[in-house]
Amino acid sequence: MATIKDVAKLANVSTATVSRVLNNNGYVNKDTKERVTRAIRQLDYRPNDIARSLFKGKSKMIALFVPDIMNPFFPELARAVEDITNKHNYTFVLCNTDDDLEKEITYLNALQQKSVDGFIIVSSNLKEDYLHNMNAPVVALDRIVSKQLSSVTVNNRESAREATNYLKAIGCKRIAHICGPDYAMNTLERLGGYLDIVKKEKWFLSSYVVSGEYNYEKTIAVTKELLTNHPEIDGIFAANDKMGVGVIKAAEALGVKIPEELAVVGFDGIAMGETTTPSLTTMEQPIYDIGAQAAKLLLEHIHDSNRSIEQVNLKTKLIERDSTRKRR
Amino acid sequence: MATIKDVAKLANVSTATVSRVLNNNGYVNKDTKERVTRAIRQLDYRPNDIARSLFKGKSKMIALFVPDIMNPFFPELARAVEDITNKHNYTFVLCNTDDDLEKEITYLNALQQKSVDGFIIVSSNLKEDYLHNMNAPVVALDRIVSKQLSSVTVNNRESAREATNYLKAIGCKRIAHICGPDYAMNTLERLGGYLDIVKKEKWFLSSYVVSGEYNYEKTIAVTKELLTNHPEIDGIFAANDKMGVGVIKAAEALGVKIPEELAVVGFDGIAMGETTTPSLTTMEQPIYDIGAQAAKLLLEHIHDSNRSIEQVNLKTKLIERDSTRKRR
DNA sequence: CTGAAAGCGCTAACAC
DNA sequence: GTGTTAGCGCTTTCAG
Repeated sequence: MATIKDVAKLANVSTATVSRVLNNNGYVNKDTKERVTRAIRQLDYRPNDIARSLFKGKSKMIALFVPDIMNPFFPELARAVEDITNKHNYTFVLCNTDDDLEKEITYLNALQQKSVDGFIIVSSNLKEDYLHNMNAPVVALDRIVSKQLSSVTVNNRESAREATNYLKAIGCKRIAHICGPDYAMNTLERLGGYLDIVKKEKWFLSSYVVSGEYNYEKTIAVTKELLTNHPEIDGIFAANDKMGVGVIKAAEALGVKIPEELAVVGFDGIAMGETTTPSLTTMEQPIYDIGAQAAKLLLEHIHDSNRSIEQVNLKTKLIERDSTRKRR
Repeated sequence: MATIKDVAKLANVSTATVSRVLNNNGYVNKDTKERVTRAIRQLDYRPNDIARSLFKGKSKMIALFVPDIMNPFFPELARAVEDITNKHNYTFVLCNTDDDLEKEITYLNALQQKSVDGFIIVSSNLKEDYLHNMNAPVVALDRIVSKQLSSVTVNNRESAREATNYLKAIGCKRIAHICGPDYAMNTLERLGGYLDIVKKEKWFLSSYVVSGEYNYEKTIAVTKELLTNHPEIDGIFAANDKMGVGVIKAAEALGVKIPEELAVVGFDGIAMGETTTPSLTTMEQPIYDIGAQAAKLLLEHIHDSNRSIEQVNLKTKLIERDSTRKRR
C-alpha cells in the first residue's frame, strides 16, 4: 500500500501539498495539483483512514445497538440506518445486545475506544446515567425515555388506543390484550393505551391481560389458556406482530375461527403478518423511517455538537387485513 | 480522555512501562506494575484503539457483505458472525450490497482504507479477479465458487435432489420447480439437482421450471400462471422459502388444496415457513452454523496467513411440515 | 503557493 | 527492569 510519502516523492512535492490536494483545501498551484493527482493515480494511492482518524479523533463510524437482529423488527431498522450512514460515508457497526446491560456497557466501552462517532440505541436497560458522560452523541429508539437524549419513537399509547377502539368499532364485545415483557417501555405504553379504552367497561377483567413476553411459543401457550378460560373473548390486541401471529396459531389449534369468532390486531407491521392465513391486521410502524430519521438526527449531532435535543414522534398506521376485515 | 502519557506521569514511569503492563508483555517489577495499575484505574484510562491500529496496521474489525439484511435468510447469518466476531474482540461491520457490483467494490475499497482485517462475502458478482489482490483475507458464502478462496456452503445440488425425490416418494406425479434469478450460483445448483431427478421422466416438460426470482410477489404471479396452465402439477419444489410461501399463497388464491392437491417444499428453513397455514416443508440450511464456521475460518486466516484454503460443505436437513405431511 | 516540523496515542526495538 | 526514541500515516500550524 502506497503512502502519502510515496506520492509526495513521486510528485516531487511535500506531503503537506499532497494532503492539500487530497482534502481540497488550502491553495495549491494548478500544475502541481495536476502532478500530484497523476502520482496518486499512478500509485493507486488511497489515504489510510486509521491515520486520519488518529489525527482527527473521529472514526467516521456509527453503531446501532439492537437486542437481536433475528427479531424481525430490526432488519428493516438496520437497513435504514445503514443506508443513511453509508450515504454519508460512515461505516456501520451492528451490535446485538440481547437486552443485556453488561453486554451493552462492554460494547459502549469497546466502541468508544475505537472512537466511534455516535450511537443509535434500542435498549431497555441503558438509562441516562450510563449515557450521560459519553463523548459521542446518542440517539435513543423505541424504548428509552429521557429529556437529555434525542430520540425517535412512535406514539405507542395512542396507537394502542386506536387499535383497541378499532376492535370495538368492528363489533368486538370482550377484548383481551397480550402484552410484552414488563421491562420494556414500549410494551407498557401499549398496555396503557389498551387500558385507557377498556378499564371502564363493565366487562373488563384484569385476567384479560396476559404476557406473551414478545415470544412466539410463549404467546401460543398463554393464548390457548386465555381462550379456554375465557371463551367469551372475541377480540385480541397483541402488543407486537410476532405475538399476533402466535394468537392466530393458537386460535387455529383451538378451532376458533378468525375473524368470525375472534378478531386479532397486532403491532409493528413486519412482513410475517402478511403471510399468515388469515393475514394479520396490524398497527404498522414506519420502521424504515424511524431508522432513517434516527440516523439523520445522529449525524446532525455528530456534525454540530450544539444541535438541540429533539424528540421525534412518528405516526403508526392501521393496516386492515383478514384477521379482522371480513368481520366488517 | 486520559492518554498513556497521563498514566505514565501519574505513576512516575515511562509510557513504555505503561504499555508493558497494558499488554502484559516484557518484564515489569511487581511494585511498579501495581503503581501503574492504580494510575490506570484512577484516571479511568482506556487505550485508544485507533492509535493501536495505526501502529499495528490492523483494526480488529471484520465485515460481512450481504445483499440485503431485510431478506430473512441473512439476519441469522449476521447474528452468527457477530457472535463469533464479538467473542474474539473484533468489531462487526455490516454492509448491504443489493447484489450490486459497484456498491460492493466501493465497500471493499472503503473498508480496506479502514484496515478492516477480513471479509465474509455473500455475492453473485464478486469474482476472483476483484478478490485476488486484496490484503485482507476473504471467506465466501453461499454463492461464490473459487478454488482460491475459503468458503462455507451447503450442497445445493444434492439437497435439491433430495427434496425432489421426497416429493416423488410421497406420491407426486408431476413436479414443478420455482427457481431463483439466473445470476445466483446457488439457485442454478438447485435447479440442477431438480433436473437430475426429473429430466428423464416421460412427463417432464421444460415449462415446469419457472423463475420466481427470489421474489415473493413475482412468485405468486408465476405460480398462479403455472398452476392454471398445468393443473396436473401436484408437487412444487421452490428454490427458497420466500418463494415457497408465495406458492402456498398462490395455491390458496386458486383454491388448490395443500397438501392434498399440491405438495410444496421450500429451501432455507427461515422462520416464516413455520407460521404459514399450512406450514412449509423445507430443506433447512444450518444458517447459524454457516455464519459461525465462516467467521471462525476467517479469524484463522487473519491470525495465520498461511492457513490453507478450505471449502467447508455443510448438510441440509429435510423438515417435514404440513405442506406435505398430511399426504403421507 | 509550498515545505518543515510537530503531533495525534501507542508500541517495540534498543540501550542502560 | 525501565527509559529513550523512532516511527505507524496523516493533517495542520507556522514560516517563508
